[in-house]
Amino acid sequence: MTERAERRRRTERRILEAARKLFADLGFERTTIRAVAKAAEVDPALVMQYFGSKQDLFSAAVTVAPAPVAKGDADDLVEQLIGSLGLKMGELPQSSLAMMRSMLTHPEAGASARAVLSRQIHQVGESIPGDDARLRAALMTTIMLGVTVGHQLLELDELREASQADIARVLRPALRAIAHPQAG
Amino acid sequence: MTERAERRRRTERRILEAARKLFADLGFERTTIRAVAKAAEVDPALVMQYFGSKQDLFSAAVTVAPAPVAKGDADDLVEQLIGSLGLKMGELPQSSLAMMRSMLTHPEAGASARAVLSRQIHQVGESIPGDDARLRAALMTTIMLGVTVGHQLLELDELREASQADIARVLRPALRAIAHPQAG
DNA sequence: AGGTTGACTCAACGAGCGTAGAGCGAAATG
DNA sequence: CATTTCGCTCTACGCTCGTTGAGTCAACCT
Repeated sequence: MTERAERRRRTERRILEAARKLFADLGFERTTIRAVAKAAEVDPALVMQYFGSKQDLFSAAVTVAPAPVAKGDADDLVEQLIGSLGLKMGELPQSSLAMMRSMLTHPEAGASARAVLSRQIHQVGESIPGDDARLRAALMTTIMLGVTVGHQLLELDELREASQADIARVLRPALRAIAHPQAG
Repeated sequence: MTERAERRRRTERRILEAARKLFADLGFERTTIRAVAKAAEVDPALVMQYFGSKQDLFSAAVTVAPAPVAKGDADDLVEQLIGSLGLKMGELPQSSLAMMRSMLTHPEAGASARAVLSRQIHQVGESIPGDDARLRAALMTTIMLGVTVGHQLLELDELREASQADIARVLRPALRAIAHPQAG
């Protein structure tokens, strides 16, 4: 690779990282192209030149966490969901936080969030028994959403204080109660 | 009351209702004073004159749902939480939705949401046994948050399709599993 | 009836935003 | 070495926003 191409890639990556951090921290509206450019030590016009528009930059910076659900029984599924809380690595990728941060106020981020959640609901629904598996899957997914929002975005002290193991221990029976349709 | 004062109150109320709807639908950033004024059939300057600033209008339009937790045992608490989903009346008040819509992207709304949630966590924590009541209360509260966000703000089809009774039926055992510390 | 209050509008300012086009200077190419 | 390419910056346009101060007219007071 030529020096120019390499330099360009580095600059592009720097812009993307700055964009991800700002989008994740502030959301789409409060993040300005100028602030991204400043954080990446670059001229605002360059950001436009590389990514086309602010919206395109957002789309490039934000990636959806595929949240693959491997096959297994209902209890395996619960463990996967708990593991996907991202508490293990200390943090979810900035790109996912960026999408979540804006999902309530930016239309495209909202649509993206709905798509990701719907897919996860569908996958979870196929892994649990019962004729209302779809509703159960939706509730399990939104439960994970709520815990993630409270922990990562609202940064509630009561959750931040707790260890991953403690959260998993308390959450596990709740998710299992939903995953297993009660007898009767 | 004089005709002037009555007229003023009506106008002020019209502005507040328009503001609540727009804040609830679009969030703080995407809601403009001009749009609020137009919806209230009023000049934008009047909105400023009555409420001081956009931020003050937001503060006036958004009220926090006190979510009072009456005394009772853990199972009563679970029923209260489920009831507070606001699915019964068909919808939560616009003022609460407005705060939730902006809580991830607007600093003041975020602080407000944290305050409300912390208070609810504290109240819930006092109604359930166990030495980790605080964590359990936090998770019960964030679970309700997640379901509300998914249902009311993201408007997930999988939840919209379900009846309040179905959601309550599936959610109840999960909340009870957290409310009752498992033996051992 | 005349003067005062106050609800409300009009017009405009200043700031910050996303965005566009011309230009520069170093790397690539022959 | 001459020329082209291209990563990058500079400057500025046009727009929308929150916000302001002067002005208007009907309701109120005496």
